[in-house]
Amino acid sequence: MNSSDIFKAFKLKKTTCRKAIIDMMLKEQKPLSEHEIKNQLMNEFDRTTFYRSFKTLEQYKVIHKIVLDKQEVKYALGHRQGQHVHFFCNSCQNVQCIETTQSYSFVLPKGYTVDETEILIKGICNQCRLVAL
Amino acid sequence: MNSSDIFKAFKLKKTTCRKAIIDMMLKEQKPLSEHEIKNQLMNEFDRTTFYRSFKTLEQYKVIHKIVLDKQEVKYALGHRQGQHVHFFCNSCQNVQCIETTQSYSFVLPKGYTVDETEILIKGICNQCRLVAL
DNA sequence: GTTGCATTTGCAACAATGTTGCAAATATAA
DNA sequence: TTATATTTGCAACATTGTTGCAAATGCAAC
Repeated sequence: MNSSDIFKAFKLKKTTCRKAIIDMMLKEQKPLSEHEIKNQLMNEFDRTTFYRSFKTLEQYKVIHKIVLDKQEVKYALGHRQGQHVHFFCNSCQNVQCIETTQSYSFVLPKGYTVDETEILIKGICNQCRLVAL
Repeated sequence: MNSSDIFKAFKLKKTTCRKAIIDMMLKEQKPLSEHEIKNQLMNEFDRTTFYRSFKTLEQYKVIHKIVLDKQEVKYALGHRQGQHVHFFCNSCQNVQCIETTQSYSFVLPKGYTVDETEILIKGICNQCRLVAL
């Protein structure tokens, strides 16, 4: 999977700035914040260009948002589907999309209906736990 | 429950700006975003003062954050405890803290441990559902 | 009530962040 | 290679948030 495939799949022009964003996300293999990406690309591109490219990728759902605590928002490639579980490691601060076939249901007041569920779990990932031992 | 009780309980000075924030939250009886509160109080107080007062209330956990999608963050009085479920109504855009005795557990990869869970459910609240009928 | 003191407030100046219009550059399809 | 719609970079601007500091305020002790 490279950026060209993505641009074809979404029928988007492969511009240098968009490509730089996608490439960085493909390379890092973990959700990144807009800032993390922006700071890397600030030398290469104009602020305006970055904002516009990033917004486009979000609009077309090439990337999806993961909302964490403390104003921190990360982005991952692909689009969210159905019930989505994200894991935030309090130690390494990394975020993961947890794939699960499990479907969770919640107790709600009478008459409430559910469209979408977002679950954020904070804890310690296996790698950090092993390091701590 | 009035603002004076809150200031006593948290051993915070009852300043005019802090009081205005608390009073607004008590009156509205639903989580509000920092913007919603700020805009209301902009005429009355300096921007700086508002930011500082708001930050203090958050620091002392007089209010707690509810992170929604699209950069939208709301705040509710009181502090979050244990597993917390928030409900966002896609129709009226209001947020509620759902009180539940239920404890939910999630399937995670091997070795992962959980500290805290944040659950955001988006759907239609009972009131909006009834209106739609 | 008055006083004293730590805290908070408002202001000015500034820094950072994001937005808009527009001309030049670029991507893609013909 | 050309034509055309889209994207880019720039300048100017708007908004948002931060800092230092003097004046005002809250509150506790008297």
